[in-house]
Amino acid sequence: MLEKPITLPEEAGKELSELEIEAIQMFINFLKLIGLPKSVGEIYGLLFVAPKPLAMDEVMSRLNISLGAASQGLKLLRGVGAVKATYVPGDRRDHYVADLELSRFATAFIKEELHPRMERALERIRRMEQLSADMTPEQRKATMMKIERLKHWLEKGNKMLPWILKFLVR
Amino acid sequence: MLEKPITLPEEAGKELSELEIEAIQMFINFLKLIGLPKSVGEIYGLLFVAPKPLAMDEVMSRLNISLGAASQGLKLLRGVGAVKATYVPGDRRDHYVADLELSRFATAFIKEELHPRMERALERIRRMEQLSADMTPEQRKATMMKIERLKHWLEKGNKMLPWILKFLVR
DNA sequence: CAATAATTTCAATAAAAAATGAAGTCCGGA
DNA sequence: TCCGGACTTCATTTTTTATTGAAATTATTG
Repeated sequence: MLEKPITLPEEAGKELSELEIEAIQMFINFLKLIGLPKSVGEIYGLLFVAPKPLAMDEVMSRLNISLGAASQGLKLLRGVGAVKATYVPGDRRDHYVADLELSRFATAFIKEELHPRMERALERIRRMEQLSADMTPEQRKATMMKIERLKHWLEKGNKMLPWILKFLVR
Repeated sequence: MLEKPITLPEEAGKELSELEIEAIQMFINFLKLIGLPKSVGEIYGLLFVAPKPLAMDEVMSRLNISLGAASQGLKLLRGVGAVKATYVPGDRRDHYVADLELSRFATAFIKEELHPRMERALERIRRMEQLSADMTPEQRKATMMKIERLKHWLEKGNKMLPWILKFLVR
C-alpha cells in the first residue's frame, strides 16, 4: 500500500462556489419538474459543473446531505444515465461524473412516467368502452363521444413522443 | 319561489359507477403527472363523464371530499379552463361542466410551470457566464462549454414548445 | 333588508414524500 | 480468510404537500 495520505481534509466540506450554487439551483428546479427530489437535483448540479470526478463522500460533504440521500441519488442518476462512474487510479472509492447529455432526463421521464401511464390509460379506456355497452342509447352515444376524445388525444400524444425524442436527442 | 322540493336527497352520495371510477382514476394519474393533487384529478374525472352539470355539493358528496377541497379544486380547474360554470334555471347553486379539450392541461402546465422555469434558468445561465469570467483560462474553457450545452438545450426546448402546442391544440 | 344558502378562505390536521443514519452487505487487499 | 473502508438498505424522523372544516364572505330571495 502506498503512503497513507493521513486524514487529507482535502476540500471536503468546502463552501460551494457561486457557480456551483447557480448550477445546483437550476437543476433542482428542472428536475423537480419531472418529479425528482431536491437532493437529486443538488447532486446532478454539483457534478455538472465539477471540473473532475467526485467521490460519494465528497458529494455528501459539499452538499451537506446524508449518506443515504447521496447513495440513492447517485443510484437514480446512474440509472437514467445522467451520471457515470469513473475509475480513479489509487483510490478505492467510485468517482462520478455528470453525463452532459441533458436529454437523458427527458427520455427517462418519457420511458418511466409517461409511457406507463399512457398504457394504463388505454386499458382504462377499453374498460370504459365495455362499460358503456349497457347504457341507454342516448347516454351511450354521449359517453362514446367523450371516450373518442380521450383516445384521440392519447394517440396524438403517442405520435408526438418519438418526434420529440428525436428532436431532443442530439 | 316555486314549490320547495323538500330535502330532495336526489343522487347525492350515490355510489360511483364503474365508468366514473375508471375515468376518475385515469385523470388522477394523468394530472398527477403535471403536479396536480389527487382531489383535482377526482373532480375533473367525475365531471368528464358526467352527463349533466354538477353542483359543488354534488361533487363533494359523490367523491367524499371536503368542502374546501371541492371549492379549491374547482377554482383551479376553472382557472386553467378545464371546467366551466353553467347556469341551471331554478337552482341557486353554480353548476360545473368539464371542458373536453384536454390540451388545456398541457397549455396550463407549459405556461405556468415550464415557461417560468425556463426563464429563471436562462437568468442563472447568464449569471454563470459572468461568474466564469474570473476563472483560470483552462477552467473557464471547460465551464463555458458546459454552459453552451445548457443554453443549446434550453433553446431547443423553447423552439419545440410552440410546435407542441400547435399540435396539441385542435 | 333580514335570513339563509352557496362559496371562499385559511389555520389546523392528516397524508405523502424525502432525508437521515444505523445496521448490514459487499468488496479488495494483506 | 479476515479487516476495513465503500456503499446500500431501510425503519424512523423530518419536511413538504394536500385535505379538512369552521369561520368569514358573498350572493340570492322572500
